[in-house]
Amino acid sequence: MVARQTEIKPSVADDEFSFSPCPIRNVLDRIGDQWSLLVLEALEPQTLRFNALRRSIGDVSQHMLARTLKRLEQDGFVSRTLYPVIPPRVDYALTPLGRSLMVPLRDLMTWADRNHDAVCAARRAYRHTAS
Amino acid sequence: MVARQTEIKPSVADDEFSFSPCPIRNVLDRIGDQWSLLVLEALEPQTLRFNALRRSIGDVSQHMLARTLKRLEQDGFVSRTLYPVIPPRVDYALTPLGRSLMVPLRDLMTWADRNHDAVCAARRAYRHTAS
DNA sequence: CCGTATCCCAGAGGATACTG
DNA sequence: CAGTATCCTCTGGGATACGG
Repeated sequence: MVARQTEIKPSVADDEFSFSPCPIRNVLDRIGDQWSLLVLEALEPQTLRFNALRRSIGDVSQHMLARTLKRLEQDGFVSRTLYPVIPPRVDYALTPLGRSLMVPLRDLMTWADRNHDAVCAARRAYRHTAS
Repeated sequence: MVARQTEIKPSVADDEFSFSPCPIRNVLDRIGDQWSLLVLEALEPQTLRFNALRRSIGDVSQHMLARTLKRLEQDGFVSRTLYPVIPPRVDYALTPLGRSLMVPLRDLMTWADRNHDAVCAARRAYRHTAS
């Protein structure tokens, strides 16, 4: 998206989508935001209900958790199961697609863990040189 | 960051940093934006100058390319070499750290390529069900 | 309990103009 | 050539309030 939409786009109702022809963008636009990755991680070991998920992540607003879940569902990474009981109960779980995404994601997170210190060091070094 | 900064933060001058205690955030906040990944990809096979990089990527504004490069440099993923000639010449290249980051990133991009269709299909399916 | 609606702010990102 | 400065817009994301 982004790239020169320029013209009419008659007020798409939020849950509209914006296909990028570029596969990488389609994935990274989802992963890159603040919460998607945290949600996927929380759901990997177990199915969770909305509020359990919320507590598990910690400081996410319900507003953003709802949005994030909806988009993850749209993209087929997460499944949503509604039980028609009172009070309502909704289970979220990873789909096979979501589970397969976790594989490369795990590697990336492992890299981040291992190289976190190097990145911090680089940032400090930068402050010296570029006084 | 984000998490309840709440208080005073005396106008940090753009190139200031915001250490997240979470390694994943530090990496994803860099990777997740619009251009960082494209820049890293463009620099993987070869060192490039500013405008060559810009053409290579295509539609990035020079404003954002400059910002992106500065941050990638701060984090130690990209090196910047200035040759004091006229007109000025600046070379950008991947550092070893940046190169090592490309490994898990490649896997992620490969996944994205292979599963792009599945994601698009999921999005279309969603529109049906949730008419 | 599980959300949606509303309001608001900060930052991403484009366009254009200017400098060494 | 390689940026910086300025202005603008649009979306991410928090807070709060409301509805089923």
